[in-house]
Amino acid sequence: MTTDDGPSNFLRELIAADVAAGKHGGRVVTRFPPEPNGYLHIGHAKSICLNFGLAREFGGTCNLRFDDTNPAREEQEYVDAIEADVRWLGFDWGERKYFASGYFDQLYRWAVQLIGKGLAYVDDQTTEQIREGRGNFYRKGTDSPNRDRSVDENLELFERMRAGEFPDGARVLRAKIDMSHANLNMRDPPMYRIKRAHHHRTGDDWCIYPMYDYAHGLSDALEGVTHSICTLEFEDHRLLYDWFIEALELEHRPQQVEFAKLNFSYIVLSKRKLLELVKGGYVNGWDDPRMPTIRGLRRRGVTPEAIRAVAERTGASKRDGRVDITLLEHEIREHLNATSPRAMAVLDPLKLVIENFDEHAVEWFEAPNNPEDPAAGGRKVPFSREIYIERDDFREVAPKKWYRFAPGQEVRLRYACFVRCNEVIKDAAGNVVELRCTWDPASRGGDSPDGRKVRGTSHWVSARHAIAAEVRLYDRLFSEPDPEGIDGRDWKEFLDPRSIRVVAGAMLEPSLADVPVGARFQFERVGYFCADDDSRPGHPVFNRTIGLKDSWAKIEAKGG
RNA sequence: UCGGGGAUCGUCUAAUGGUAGGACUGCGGAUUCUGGUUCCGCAUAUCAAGGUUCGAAUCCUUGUCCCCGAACCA
Repeated sequence: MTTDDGPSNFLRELIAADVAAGKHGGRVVTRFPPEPNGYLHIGHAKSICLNFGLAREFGGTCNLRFDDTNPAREEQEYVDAIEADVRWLGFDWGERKYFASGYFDQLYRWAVQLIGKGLAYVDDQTTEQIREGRGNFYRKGTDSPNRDRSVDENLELFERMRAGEFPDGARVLRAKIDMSHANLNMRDPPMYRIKRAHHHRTGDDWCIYPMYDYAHGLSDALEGVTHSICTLEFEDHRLLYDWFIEALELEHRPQQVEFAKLNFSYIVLSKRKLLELVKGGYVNGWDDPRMPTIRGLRRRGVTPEAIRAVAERTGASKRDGRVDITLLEHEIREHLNATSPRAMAVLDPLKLVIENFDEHAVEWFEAPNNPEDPAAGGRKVPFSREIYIERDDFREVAPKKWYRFAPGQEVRLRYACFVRCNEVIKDAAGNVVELRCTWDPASRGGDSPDGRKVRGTSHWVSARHAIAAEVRLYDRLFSEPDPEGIDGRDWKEFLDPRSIRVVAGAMLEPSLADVPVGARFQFERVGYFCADDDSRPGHPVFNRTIGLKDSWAKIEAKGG
């Protein structure tokens, strides 16, 4: 089955079947449940697209719920950043912003209820003793000596835990399930721990906090979530997820469904490694344009449309894999090609003097803003006797199939005219410093009335009108597709120093002088660029989002 | 030695007993005032071995390989 929303996948089919069967009254409610302890990255984007996308597709709703049950690592700053990132991606949770911490009272009452049913108990053992008692994959666990405490004693102890009568870590509330269960999550998992830490929302109201396994499913139930979509590593937890809901005899039963998280070649996504990149100074912060964070991608110039397209194209399944980064790159180009205004910018300027062009004259040539989009209009670009062209567009000795500048070869200056290179000027060291050319005034506008063809077209900037700019050329952060998977080598060894190259003296056409931060352009024949936060009036800084495909580079690389 | 998942082109993903399809990548070619875009074409896959069936990626059996799990993290 294929729809406008993309190809079929097991989540879509499962939800469609539930809706068709009238489960939950045919309603669909999902949620995106980040822990506010870090910045969102492209892996989260996948989950966001899935949860919000599926809800929208089935006429349901998606909640934004912060899973803030561990005050030691969560902060308001992250809540704000996450909200901004989800919005930027194009999703809206309406009034449905929730916090697990908003359910602390209810969760506490339910815990008391479970104690009353003999399904939870307070354990005085140390962390080490509990770990020891849990056993391991091959050895069954053993019951805690506190396992058979009376309901009354448990009630009293739990109340005193809440009241702050015991030091941190002294006791935990445990679900009473089965210490010999093959699934370790079922061996009397902790529900509450004592932890005196200031919570970003509840302040110092609590000194006990619920664990993920206890809080998550019940929060889902409270919100009427129908499909609780999470990643594969929680498959083992589903049994526990269901157990709490069952034990409390809750009427609404959300269903946990797991999918394989999104990962890419040439990228690392683990929170720990991302943090290491930032803390270790390997990148310039969480919003470094080489980071796979939403903020990094945004600063790089990537569009939310491209990210959503990747999420859609990669579907959903239970096989863990690694998507080829070229798919992301393709979607970025795809969207930017359709939407970016064009401009001319010379990254590595080589002066070109048109000897038969009046020294004081200026011609203004009309250039379309986007050949892909006539509605984008056009602009005038100034042309004068001295211009800059890309140094790499000139070869003193033309290789085979070389259409660009070379002695005696005629080339088109885009939207301007034909010029022919007559002479190459070098400095004492033999470096080419200037090209002397003549133009054909009849080719004004870019075509010759006699119909003669030129194969090469180059971009250019009038020297007198050029704006100097800094351009940051970003590339893949790693030199290896799987930096984490190379035998016996640290992933940081594959950080690619060429992932950023700063060009100080780029020359831009004057229309680019004062462009708002975040504005995206295609620099013709070069790539897609985005005005960086560091731009100053009259002195823009541009980030390269992604280069244009370069088939000449391929020909040349093949030894042509 | 345990439990839970998963194996389809190089990569991601469809096909739910009836022609193994799509996308990205790669390689050709056409068009082009971006060696871009667009268009056309080519190449490449069912983990293995048995079995059931007129017919198997799909069902059965036996293997093999990969991922996750032993926080008072989420």
